[in-house]
Amino acid sequence: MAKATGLTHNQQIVFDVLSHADRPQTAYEILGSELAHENGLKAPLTIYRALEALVDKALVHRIESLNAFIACDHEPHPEPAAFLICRNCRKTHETTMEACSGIFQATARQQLFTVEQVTIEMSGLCAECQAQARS
Amino acid sequence: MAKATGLTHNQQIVFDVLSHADRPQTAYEILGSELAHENGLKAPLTIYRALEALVDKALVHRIESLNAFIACDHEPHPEPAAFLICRNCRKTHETTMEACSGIFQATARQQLFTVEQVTIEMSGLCAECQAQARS
DNA sequence: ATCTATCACGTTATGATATAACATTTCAAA
DNA sequence: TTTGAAATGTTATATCATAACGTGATAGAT
Ligand SMILES: [Zn+2]
Ligand SMILES: [Zn+2]
Ligand SMILES: [Zn+2]
Ligand SMILES: [Zn+2]
Repeated sequence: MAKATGLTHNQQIVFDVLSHADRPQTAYEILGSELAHENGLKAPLTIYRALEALVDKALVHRIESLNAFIACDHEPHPEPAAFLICRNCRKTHETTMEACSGIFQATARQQLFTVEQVTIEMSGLCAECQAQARS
Repeated sequence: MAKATGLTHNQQIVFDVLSHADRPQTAYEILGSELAHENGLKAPLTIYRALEALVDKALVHRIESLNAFIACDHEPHPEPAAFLICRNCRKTHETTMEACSGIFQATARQQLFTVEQVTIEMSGLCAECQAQARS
């Protein structure tokens, strides 16, 4: 759970909620959390604004295929992350994809496309849920 | 624009709409299209059901970061596709990512994770929109 | 031929995700 | 102290997606 500085009050609350969660949280799940409620965050827009700022600061990643958000596992990083997302328990593992950066860049360059943002998400079953399925 | 067989009436309509579109379409954009309207498709669920079947058949891909759908550029393929998505005009280029498959598999294997679905989306500016921005 | 299981489809309602518009507060730089 | 930018509050609304339940077409079994 990374520490963060220079956050506003609302951003800090939202970041704390995500940092303590063991899987990605939707904006409305964050809104419904005890921590958010205790601190007076009670409108969706409040959450979305904080999330936008946190994503800009690269402290939080948006998981597109879940419409949810997860605190970054590492120090804030510009390079693309990849996520292994369990479709059963939603637990999500973050990893970097440096090995693919060159391939992505080459692909984009071929199309004269300027990449600003890369999303890599792999959905499937985590080890625990596979074991559970077998039992 | 690929041809498709074994589609139901609704699926064929939705597929035709996507095939003629020059960029990904949301379910509600499809719903609002002339072709859909002419053919009596008038409820969101009708569109979503057809889309689900088309995605299952791999004739259509879902673009997670747009909540939209695009007809597959190629013959139906099981291997993951990657998309270059212009944030300005939304035009989207599909390409395959065979070069990354090994890396993805290795990453998953390390976590004992079974991958079922891979999403690769790159957002940025297409060549046309870059030129336009400069002028 | 008709029964029955299955699948696609229709219809209505509702749930879930996200943003627009505008007012107010905060707070630090000038 | 003024004042301007950023953050926040509040209300309303837009956008995306599915639940629940009923109907009609199709096809194999009897
Ligand atoms: Zn990260
Ligand atoms: Zn799991
Ligand atoms: Zn494809
Ligand atoms: Zn463009």
